[in-house]
Amino acid sequence: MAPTLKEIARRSGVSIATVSYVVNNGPRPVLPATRERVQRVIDELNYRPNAAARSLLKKRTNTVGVVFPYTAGDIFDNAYFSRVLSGIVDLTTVHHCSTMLFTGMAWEEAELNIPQYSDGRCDGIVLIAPPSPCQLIGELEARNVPLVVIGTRPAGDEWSVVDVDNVEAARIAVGHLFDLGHRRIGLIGGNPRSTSSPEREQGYRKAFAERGVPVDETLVLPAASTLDASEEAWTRLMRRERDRRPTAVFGVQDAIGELAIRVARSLGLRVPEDLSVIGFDDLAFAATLDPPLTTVRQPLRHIGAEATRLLFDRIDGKFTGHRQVLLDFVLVERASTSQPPGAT
Amino acid sequence: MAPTLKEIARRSGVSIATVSYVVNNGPRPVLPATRERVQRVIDELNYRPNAAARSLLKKRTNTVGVVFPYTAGDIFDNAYFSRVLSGIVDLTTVHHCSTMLFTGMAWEEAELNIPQYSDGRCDGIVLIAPPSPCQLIGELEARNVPLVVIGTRPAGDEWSVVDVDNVEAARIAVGHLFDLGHRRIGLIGGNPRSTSSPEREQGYRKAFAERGVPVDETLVLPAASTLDASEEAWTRLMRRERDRRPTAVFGVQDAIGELAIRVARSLGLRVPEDLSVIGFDDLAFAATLDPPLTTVRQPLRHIGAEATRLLFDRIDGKFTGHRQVLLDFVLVERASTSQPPGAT
DNA sequence: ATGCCTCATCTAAACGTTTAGACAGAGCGT
DNA sequence: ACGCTCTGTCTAAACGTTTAGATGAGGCAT
Repeated sequence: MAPTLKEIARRSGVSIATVSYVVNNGPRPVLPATRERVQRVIDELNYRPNAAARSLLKKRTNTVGVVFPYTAGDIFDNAYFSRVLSGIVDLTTVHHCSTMLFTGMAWEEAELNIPQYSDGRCDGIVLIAPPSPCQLIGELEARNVPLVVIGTRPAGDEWSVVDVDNVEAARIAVGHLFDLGHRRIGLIGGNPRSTSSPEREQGYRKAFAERGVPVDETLVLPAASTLDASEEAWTRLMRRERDRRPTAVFGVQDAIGELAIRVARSLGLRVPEDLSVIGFDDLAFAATLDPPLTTVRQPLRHIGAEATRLLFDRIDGKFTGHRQVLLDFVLVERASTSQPPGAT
Repeated sequence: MAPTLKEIARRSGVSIATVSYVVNNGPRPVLPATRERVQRVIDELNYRPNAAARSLLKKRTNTVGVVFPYTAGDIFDNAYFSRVLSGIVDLTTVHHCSTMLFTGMAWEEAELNIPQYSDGRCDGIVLIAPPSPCQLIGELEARNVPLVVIGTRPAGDEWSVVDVDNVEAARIAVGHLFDLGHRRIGLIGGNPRSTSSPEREQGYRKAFAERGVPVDETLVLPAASTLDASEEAWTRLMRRERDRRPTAVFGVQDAIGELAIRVARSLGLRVPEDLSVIGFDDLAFAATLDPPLTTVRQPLRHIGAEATRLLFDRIDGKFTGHRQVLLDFVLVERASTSQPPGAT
């Protein structure tokens, strides 16, 4: 159906090689007269070189794969994914490449689909926030598929990663609560399979340590498997009498900050007068909460773009092995934090 | 690097054809003993058939392209796109296909990139809400690329489309305002390059016509190129004295409904007591506006899924020519609408 | 005229699959 | 013993490109 090189060659009375030279502007010179004659036929038949044939030969597809499994609901309700993807698309477009989406399944299923990722359909893969440990990473690395991971850092140097420094960001966030005068600062963990949650807890502890204040372990709620479980545990904590309950809380994700606000409200407490709340990520909804949530802004779009840049460098052989890139975060102060109750 | 059929064949002492039969479970039988011997080598070397070579031969890539150009900012801030895409991904995943994203550029640029869409990289294309007229559609149809358009209906039968019945939906929405007792009902148009905006205006007029009420043309604001322009025009209208200004308004998109609420507020008017507002789309933010916006819900995710189903049918040759699918909408009543002021 | 270089073009192999057709051996009825 | 059908496997062509090497025609210095 679609015209091929051969057809163009036949119609313009040259060999397919010459047509190829015209199409690609090289690598050999073509006589202007010939070029024009061939080009006319190309235009006439609306010829486009076939992508599959090309990549078969060049071993390059000009396609970047993005893997972000999810279990249920609208993927793109997940603002984290959306913004990161946005950054990825920006950069692939700049490189005249396309973006291939592998999503719409759970991680377990994604791991079964490894063939898809490593059958030469893509030149490389960006993996968004995989759980840790993640079999998929190992398999891709083993098959030597160029890979950059976002948001999940290895213990050592097992893969390339782009992320913010979660420990440091959490340290700053909790430090900010200290600076406001808080001492009974709680922590609510997030997804137990992510690496960022424990990293943020580590930053929380660091903030205490550098001030010589011991952590009150009863105020630290570990990562729970569901938000509901966290909500229940936190509610119990907030039911303590006034001088024993936390005056501030660090939720390791914005959704957890929102949860803390909701709990406070349901107990008749005011935010920030009775409880200061700080979140993490600065997704779009954080600014529209009531009160607007103080949070750590991750440059998500930039993270996506940077991961893609790294991936292209890896694909182009500009480096081998692994690289780790940590991007800057910003503490965004909004109305959900203030001095603790009873401060002058 | 990666092992090939040939390598597997060599190592297991059979021909590449036999290996192929093993890999694909057919189309010819293989002796169990042979099969097992070959399979062992395959597993050992972690062999995966090369996608490019396969699609070169089969003329099938198992990939669906999604085109949604945008001009600036985060694409995925666009909730419309996000939800539709979500539906598309759902269905391609079910079909064991992947989704290729063509976005991150403006329409003008997208039209220049036609090669990308029609060089056999994808088996078909879903085009999301293109402007009308749209050169890209013509080119793709001319090159016989399977195509389904979302949200932009042709005058006749020039392309396949999935959408809601905008005329009918608008008629119901405006009819609802009539039923509440409103008569001075304004309309604010949307993007002038979309087909849905004029369709919704048509439904607005139909609601008037079937009640024998003439449309007050001074209350109809045509589609403007910027939201600011609409805002200004609408503000002028709302500055009229009480018994001449509209008591209700139909904004052809949620963002326009939001605008109407904002204008009312800035003029010291209450919604819905002084002005009822109705929007269109029911994007996520509509429910969280103050007051929550009454609007027409489009089943966006379903639209995406349905378009993809149609595309697969077209690709599989289950039909030729074009099809039009109109999906059901729902009028979602929230707090932004009520009886007009002065009603008993 | 000869040899040599350059330039434009052509020929043909290669990329990694799928699959139609050829082929050989086994089983079976006569 | 012969021919026939099956069955399992092999050979080789084809898909549509890119590109290294061969070829041949001029131009130029000798």
